[in-house]
Formats: sequence, structure tokens, C-alpha cells
Amino acid sequence: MARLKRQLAQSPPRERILRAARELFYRDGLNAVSVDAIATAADTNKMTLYRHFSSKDELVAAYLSELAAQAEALWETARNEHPGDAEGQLRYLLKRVSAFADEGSGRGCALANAAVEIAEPRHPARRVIEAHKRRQRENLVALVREAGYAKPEPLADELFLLVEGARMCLQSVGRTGPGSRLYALADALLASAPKRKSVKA
Amino acid sequence: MARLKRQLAQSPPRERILRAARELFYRDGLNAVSVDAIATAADTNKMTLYRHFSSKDELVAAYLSELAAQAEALWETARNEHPGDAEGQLRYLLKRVSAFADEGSGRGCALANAAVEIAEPRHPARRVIEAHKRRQRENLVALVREAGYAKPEPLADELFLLVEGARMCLQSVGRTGPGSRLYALADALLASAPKRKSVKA
DNA sequence: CATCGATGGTACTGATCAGTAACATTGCTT
DNA sequence: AAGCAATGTTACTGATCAGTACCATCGATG
Repeated sequence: MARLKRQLAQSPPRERILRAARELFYRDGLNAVSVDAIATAADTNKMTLYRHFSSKDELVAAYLSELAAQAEALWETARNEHPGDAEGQLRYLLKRVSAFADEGSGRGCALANAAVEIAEPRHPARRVIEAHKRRQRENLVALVREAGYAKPEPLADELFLLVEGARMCLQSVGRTGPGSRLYALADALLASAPKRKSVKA
Repeated sequence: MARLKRQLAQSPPRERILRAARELFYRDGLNAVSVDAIATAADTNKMTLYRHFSSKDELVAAYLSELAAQAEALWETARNEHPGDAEGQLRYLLKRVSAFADEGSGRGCALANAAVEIAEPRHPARRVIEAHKRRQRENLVALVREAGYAKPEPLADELFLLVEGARMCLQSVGRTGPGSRLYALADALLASAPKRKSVKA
């Protein structure tokens, strides 16, 4: 019974800590959240936290790694939702990001925010951030190419910048700014982009 | 003589403080820089700083206001450089931003960064940031319209997001990312955008 | 010279925070 | 029941930092 309760309401402390970290770090920023606040929000204490993460920096890195993995799983989802349809996958992803920008908390991309907050080039989180963004861009280029557009790299870069810019705008201009029109803008971009002349095998 | 030296090497403390704040706040982030560090870098002390700025938050707001004013002065420069030539002004501005993205410190837009670092919606700096970004967008829409493009608002929004995204990318993906191709991408966007059929009075 | 305002310097308060030590407790396994 | 590993609890250290009190100094002005 106590076991059941633990099973349901209390996952292992490491998970609870990461869940709390996600909420607080994202909402308030990395610097504004103390280790103690996370431990308390995770219904545990600082000691247990430090038994799972050797420092706050490592907790931050773990938090960002988790987010990156989750974001990258979205590509898999897109493939499953629109198998064999690169254009459909592309639009699915853009819609998802766009919806997130609309309904989200207005705090933009957690990875990008972390990059802003962490000025030190040596911080362990920087590797995570940079690697993630690079993979995202590579995936995007590949998908745009697969969808048959004539110049996949510039087009993918434009889409990439639109997405990054939109998420950033939410924080500076607010929800009413151009960030809220992300999908429409991306759609217009795709519509006017020329496709390769039928190359399909 | 002492007066001359003061005139040359030592501007009034308020200016020195703002100059130091610009360097340190931009390079290391708002939270990472102490008031003391700024005072020392400004060759003065905390007391004098607090005689000119009632709190660190106000210093931050002043720092951002100064940057915003400086950024907005760029529109004036564009008008002077290409009088009566909206298209030329537009491209001049895009080139300037693009060059900044290339040669800059890789820390992106100070105003946007501040918005990331300041999560509290009540912070005095948020008004500065939001107002600035709004004006920038309005100016951009007006300029794109003046340049004769058929659908000025969406085009201006796309450009706006490209610029914001590029500056953000410098921090997350680094200098080699798509942020470094800002002008080429914006140029392609403008080239493929239809113009209004001659309407000029 | 006297005065006054602005500035410099020092030392402090109070608060927050990362990280640790030492001990108590719980729950599972044998 | 005994033992063990993970977790909870409390209290602490050392450091940093925003903001202030108090006094010294300097430069201009009368």
C-alpha cells in the first residue's frame, strides 16, 4: 500500500528532481532557481539531490539533455505520423513548433535560453546545447532535401532561423508579435520555394 | 592639468558606469555581473554607482535603454545613407545586422538576452525591451511597405524573425551555424518577394 | 579662506546560495 | 529479526552579493 502510493505519487527521487528542474528552470531561468528550491519542489531535499547530481551544473546539463532527447524524439513521431511523406513530416513538425509557440508559456526554447544564461564557454551544458542544435539543423536539411526542394540548405536555414526567431520573439515582443505567425510564414516560404524536377528513382 | 586629464581619461562617473555596464552585462550576462564589478571596471565604487542608479535593476534598465536608443539611431543613419531609397535603406540595415552577427562576440542581441535572463514580468527592463522590439518591427514594416513590396507585413515579419533567429543561433549553434548566412537568406527572401504594381503617386 | 556638492573609500548588514557533515529513518532483502 | 542501501532531516561552512552608513577628499564657487 505504501508501496503503491510511492509507485503512483512518488516516482524515484531522480525523476522527481528532473521533473521539478524542468518546471522551475524553464519558468524562472537557471540562475534564478536554487538547488534547494528544486529539491523542495521535488518533494525531497538537497542531500538526496546531491547524491544523484554532483553539482548544480550537472543537474542543468542533465535537464538540458533530457529536453534535447525529447525534442529529437519528435522527428521519430513525425516519421510515424506521415510515413514516406517528407513534406507531410516537415509540415507536421512546423505545426508542432508553431503550436508550442502559441500555447506555450512564452519562455521560448529552453536550450536557447540556457545558452543565453550560460556565458562561460566551458560549462558542461554548452556541449549539450550546441550538439542538439546542430543535429536539429542537419535533420532539417535532410528532411527538406527529401521533400524535393531545389535548394535544401538555404531553405532549411531559413526555416531554422524562422523557428529560432519566433521562439525568441515570444520573450521580447510578447505573444502578439510576429512569433505567433510562425506557421503561416513558414508555409509561405515553402509555397514559394521551387522543387527539384522529378528525380524520384 | 588635472582637469584636462579628467576631461580626457575620465568622463563623469555616470558615463563610465554605463560604459562598464555595457561591456560586462553584455559579455557575461546580467546575473553574472555584480554591481561591485561594474563600479570597479568603471574606475569608481559602489557608493557612487548607487548615487546615480537607485538599484541594480535600474542600472540594467538604463543600460538597455541606451542600447535601444543606439539601435534606433541606425534607422536614421540608413535614411541618410540612402535618402529616398527605401530598398537601399532596407538592405543597408540588413547588411549592418548581418555584419554584426559575423564579427560580433557571438552573444547576440543584448535586449533579447536580457529578456531571457529576466523572467519576472514586473522588472522595469521588460517595458524597455518590449517597446523597443515593437518599434523595430513597426519601422521594418513601414520600410518594407515603402520599398514597394506587395505584402509588407508578412515579409517584414519574416525578415524580423530571420534577424532574431540569426542572433540567437550565434549563441546556441555557434558562429558556423545558419546565423552567419543572414544576409544571403534575407536577400533571397527579398528577391523572391513580389512587388506592388507601380503605385507611386 | 570657507563652504558645499560630488566623489572616493571602507566597512558593515542581511540575505541567499552551493555544497557538506553527521545522524535518523525507511524499506527491502535474506 | 538483522542488515543494508537509499532516502530524509538538520545544521552548518564559506562565499557572494545588493544595498547602506559613515567619514574622508577634492574641486569649484562665493
